[in-house]
Amino acid sequence: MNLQQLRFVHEAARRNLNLTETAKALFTSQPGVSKAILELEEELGIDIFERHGKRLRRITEPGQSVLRAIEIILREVGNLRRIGEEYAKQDTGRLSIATTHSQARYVLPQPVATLRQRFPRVNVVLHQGSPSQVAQMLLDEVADIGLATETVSGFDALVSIPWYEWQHVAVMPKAHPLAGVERLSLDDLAREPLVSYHPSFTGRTAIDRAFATHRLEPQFVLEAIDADVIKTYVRGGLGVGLVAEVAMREENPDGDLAWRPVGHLFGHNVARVAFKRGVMLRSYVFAFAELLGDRLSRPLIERALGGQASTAYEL
Amino acid sequence: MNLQQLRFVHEAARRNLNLTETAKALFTSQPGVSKAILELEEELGIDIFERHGKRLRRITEPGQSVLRAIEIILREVGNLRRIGEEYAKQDTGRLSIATTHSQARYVLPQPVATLRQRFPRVNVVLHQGSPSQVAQMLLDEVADIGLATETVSGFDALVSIPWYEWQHVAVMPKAHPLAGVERLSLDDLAREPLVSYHPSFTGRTAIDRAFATHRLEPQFVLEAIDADVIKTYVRGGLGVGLVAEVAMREENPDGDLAWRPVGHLFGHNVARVAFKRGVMLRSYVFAFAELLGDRLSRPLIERALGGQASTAYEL
DNA sequence: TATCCTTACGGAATTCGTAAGCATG
DNA sequence: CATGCTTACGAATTCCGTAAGGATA
Repeated sequence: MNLQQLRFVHEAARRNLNLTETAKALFTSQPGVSKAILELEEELGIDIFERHGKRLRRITEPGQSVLRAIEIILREVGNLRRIGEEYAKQDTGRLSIATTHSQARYVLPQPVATLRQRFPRVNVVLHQGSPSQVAQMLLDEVADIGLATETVSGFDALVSIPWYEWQHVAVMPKAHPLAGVERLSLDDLAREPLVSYHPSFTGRTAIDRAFATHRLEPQFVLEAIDADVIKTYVRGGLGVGLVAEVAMREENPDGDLAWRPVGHLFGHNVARVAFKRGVMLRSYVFAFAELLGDRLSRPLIERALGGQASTAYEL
Repeated sequence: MNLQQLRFVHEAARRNLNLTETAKALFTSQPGVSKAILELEEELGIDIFERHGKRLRRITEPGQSVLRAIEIILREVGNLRRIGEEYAKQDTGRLSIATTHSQARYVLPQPVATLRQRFPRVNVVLHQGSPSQVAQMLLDEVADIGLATETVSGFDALVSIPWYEWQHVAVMPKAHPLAGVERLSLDDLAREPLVSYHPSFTGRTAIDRAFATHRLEPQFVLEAIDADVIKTYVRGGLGVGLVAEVAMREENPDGDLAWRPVGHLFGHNVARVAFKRGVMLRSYVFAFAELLGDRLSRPLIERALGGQASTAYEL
């Protein structure tokens, strides 16, 4: 048994059992991958993959267990590398953040700038995506830290910690009739053409739920994945926008857009910070989390991550 | 990086940083071990061991972290092997039990016999030792299951589950004056020469504590690690024996020994079944646990072992 | 001086790539 | 017939053992 065999099996499982792709992804030859996997199966005495003729069809039952163990092993191999870097190249490295547009565009600039000042030798990589892509990037260990409002809870392998609470705001041109209404109602909004996030995104679920509960069928004339795009179309008169409040905070009050909070209609959302269980975090990841909010202290995160049941069950 | 390097580091840490011994234990050459470790350190960019001239003096701080990761990796490599055997050689294998004399001699014969009937191809290995040796055998993954009254709780890496409650009994020749006393007192016993377990053993702690609390200083004329030895000396008139009640259950009532329960003096003890966290258990280990007591069902054990904190921390 | 780690070096074993074979959809 | 896994084989690399060197207690 060797680590290479484990990497091959792991990658093959992630790549729909296609060994050709697996070989490419790991920069090696396809026959090498095939042989290595066969040898591991031989050594363990079981089939990890069920074969149909010369194709891999699916993962066997023992294969499932094998994959779980391999996942842990490779995670810890990654941790060994991280340990090396943490001590050998203190305050040098890469902070990989998976996040949605709202955070990347409106919330992160400040803390990222501060982090860069404190850790000039740490490069920051922003990965933007939908909440479920954020979760996937954490699971794949592509990102160290994930920031999003949905989906980051709901995976056993992930731990998520509440970060801040936010509500939606309705945005419209200052000349719009609704711009003068202090407290908007669901009916007000349902009558307007709406511009908001794509359903896979930040809090859109909450919006749909609210309308559905009141049996209203609003017309979404445009769905986008980011608030800048939405605001642009609102300016163009396409309709009333529904965006996260952070997207308006920096907006010039003398500008051309008016906005009203609508948390009373769609409820309040909780943005969360997420990590993958078992993956070692470099010290600057903790530092960055603290920059996101005082509450996100290192001990809190370690407690959340290190969850283990009590040692002894009592009678 | 390869698994061999990790094995060497792991073993070296367990063998007082002596690479010569490490090499012997792993059936390889000493220079090979040395080189492999140096190469791993080189690759990770850190020193795992602090060297003084040409000797390893101690484990560095990053080395501590490295060892934790290695421990997990090697544990899972062991699990991979176990998975292979579980599926390839169903109901064939080895059940390794670490236990104290009392259990091995008086409690286990029945369940072990039943297990052998149900799993004729599973060989049973009994490792006898003190409670702390039992714990160590679990930690070293020499034993799959540990049975003892003390010390098996108190290690983070171990999970222990209550098995049965027991009390001590005082044993004496039938002709002994105390044989007629229905309810013995601490004073009664403190006046007699006593024969009992060695301090490292089964429940002896409770005995010492009880006497100490009442400021009594009993005379232990003989300390042994097993009840058979103790009973033999009691027969020989050396003194009154204090043993676990299981040791007397099978004693012929028409024999030469009388005994009285003394739980009211020394309290009640709890024998526990213990496992090492993260180590996969073959199906027959669960079967054996159920033979030890109905309460020790597979789901209960899995719940105890699989302890993970909740995924999300709430505000 | 005995123990014990590191360096040096050569043979053995393993790994890994290319080329060819063959099954599936 | 295009895709994709397995087998075959040879070159390159890695592994691992013995022998020698040097430091500590």
